Parts: sequence; C-alpha cells; structure tokens
Amino acid sequence: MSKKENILFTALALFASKGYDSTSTRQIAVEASVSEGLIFRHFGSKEGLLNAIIVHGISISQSYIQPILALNNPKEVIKRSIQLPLSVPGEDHEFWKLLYTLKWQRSEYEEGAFDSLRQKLTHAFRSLAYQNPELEAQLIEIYIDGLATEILLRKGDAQELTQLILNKYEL
Amino acid sequence: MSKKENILFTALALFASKGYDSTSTRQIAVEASVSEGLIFRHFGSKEGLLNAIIVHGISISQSYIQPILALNNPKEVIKRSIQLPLSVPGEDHEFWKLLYTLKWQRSEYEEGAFDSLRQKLTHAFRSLAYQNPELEAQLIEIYIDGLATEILLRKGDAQELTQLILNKYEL
DNA sequence: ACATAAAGTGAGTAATCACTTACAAAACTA
DNA sequence: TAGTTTTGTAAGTGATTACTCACTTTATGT
Repeated sequence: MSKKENILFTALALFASKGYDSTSTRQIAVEASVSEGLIFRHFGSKEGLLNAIIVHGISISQSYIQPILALNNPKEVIKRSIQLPLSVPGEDHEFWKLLYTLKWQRSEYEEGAFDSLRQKLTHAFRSLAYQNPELEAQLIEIYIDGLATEILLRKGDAQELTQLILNKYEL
Repeated sequence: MSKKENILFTALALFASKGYDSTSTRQIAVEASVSEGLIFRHFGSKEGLLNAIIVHGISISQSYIQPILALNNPKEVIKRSIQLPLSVPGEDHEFWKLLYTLKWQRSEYEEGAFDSLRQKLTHAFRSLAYQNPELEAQLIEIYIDGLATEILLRKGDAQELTQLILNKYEL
C-alpha cells in the first residue's frame, strides 16, 4: 500500500469513528506514519482528502448497485434492494458510516449514490401495477436506510428484520 | 428570555445547522450577544452546554410521546406512532436534526427517547396477534426515522408517504 | 440599607488548528 | 549518468480553539 493510499484509509477510519471536524490532519499523519505535509501534497486540503475518500467509496459502491440495475425481474429488483444492507461487506462499513454521518451535517453530500436505484425500483413497482410506484420506491429507500442504521450503528442482527420486510412484499 | 436561555437556543440553532464540532463557543457568544465567559459560567463547558440542550429537548419530546403511551386501542397506538414525525411542531425541528446528527457521531446520545414508545408498540402488535411483535415495533421505528429524515433533511412532503405506510397497516 | 450571592464582562491563556515553505531523497527519463 | 519530476519531510506560519481569571454589575434576603 502506497503512502497515499495509507493516508486515505487512515483518514477514512478516523473520520468514520470520530467525525470529520474533530479529526485533525495532525492525527491522520501520525496514525498513517507520514508527515503532515504529505497529506496536503497529495490532496491539497483536508476537504480535498474527504472528497477523495467519497469518490473512492462511491466507485466501490457501484459494484453492488450495478448488478441490481441489470436485473429484469421486478420482484428480484425489490428483493435484492432490501437485501442490500446485509450484502455490503464489512470492510465497506466505515465508508458508509461516514457517508450517513455527512448526510446529516453537509447537505452537499446528500447521497446521489442511490438515484439510479430509485429509478429502477420505481419501474419495478410500476410493472407490478402498484398504485404509487414513486412512493413505494421511496419506502424501499427508507428500509435500506433503516437496515443500514441497524447494522452500522446498533450493530444488531438485521437478518430477521430483513426477512420481515421481505415477507411484507411476499418475496 | 434570559441570557441563559438565549445562549441555549442560539447554540441549538448553530449546532443543528453547522454541527457541534465546527461551532465555536466564540460564535455562540457573539450570536447570542453575551460574553463568551458567560457560557462557561452557566454550563461549565461546551460539552455541558450540549448536554443542557439535549436534556431540555428530551423533556419537550415527552409532550408528544406521552399521549401515545396513554392510549388503549392498539391500532391507534400504531397509527399515532407513524404520524409522529408529521405531528412534531416546526419549532422542534432543529433539536431533532441535532439529535439525529449526534446519533451518528456520538454513541452516548443513542436516543433512549423512544424506548418507552417501542415497548408500547410491541404490546400493541402482540395484542393484535402479530407473529413477531418486537420486530414489528422495530419496523415502526424505522418508519419514524425515515419520515423524520424526509422532513428534517430533504424537507419533502411526508404526508403522502405517511399515508402510504398507514395503508399498509390498514389504518 | 447593607451584606452576600448570582450574573455578566473583557482580556487574557496555552494548545491546537489547517496549511505553507524550503529543502532533501527517490524515482523516472533521456 | 545527468536532468527533471515526483514523493517526502521538518519546522515553521498566523489564526482559532475551549476555557480561565480578575473584576464589575445586578439581584436578593434580612
């Protein structure tokens, strides 16, 4: 792992656990065993470092959103969407915790990561003749956020909860 | 309004909009038109100020949770719980935004405000002979969080969404 | 009226903040 | 191998941070 990557992952871990604002560039440098100056050489600013983390994380996320977009069976789309939080690998949890944190304090990071998925879900519900496909898709997003919260924050077992939701859609 | 209250509400507004960490005690003092020292006279520390805000907010929250706890009809309990986010007055929105933000970056503030409501909901679902009352109650909490997010963050119209959820329970 | 306490101020404090700069080592290119 | 770019560091910078302290003003109780 290059020093640049090292900075990126150390910063991600710190931002996710203590928050962006209360993590100092000094601390990142110490923890990553690099000089503080190197952070600014590679990323320009603390904000630039955050951006790099987001960009990297979003691109990783596409790897488990893309397969759902490729599905044809609408019921399968809904099922896989609800199962999404459970299917996110543990190594990506830090990133998602950071993203959910930022969502509440930085409007600019209001996740557009799910935009395409919502459209796909709307289509799925429409083809299943649901009365209000847009709202139904929005509801699935609420399930995803709720399950993600359960997993990332309360570290609970979201398996039963996922199953309960799937049952409501007879999936 | 006393200067003490003035500090409390200005701090709430700033914490909610910019976040706790990136709001300085200096800024609070200026905005509230008091000396910075007064903040520490009254609240001891910045953290103490945050605690005072939380305590005050939680006590206000009881005013709209308590009526639900007093209900007898289980269906009514569920209905009113789902309608909870819509029924929170606009003046309390700042506090709830702050609380949701803290939830993601300060584990100590993992809201116990809803503990009694969850118990009540579990009872309600049990008396309605649902197979898994605990999980069903947890799901209602997810709806509440989702609707609150819609209202507090996206400032969307949660009315339709609330109705959709109510329909799912035939309420 | 007078003593005690509570409320309030303004100018400090050391520490920490994000960031810069001058310079050296390493890597790459010819 | 010589020249250039990239990667890296150590020691700073001024600004800002939460918090303190010596002091004055206002309120309160008898």
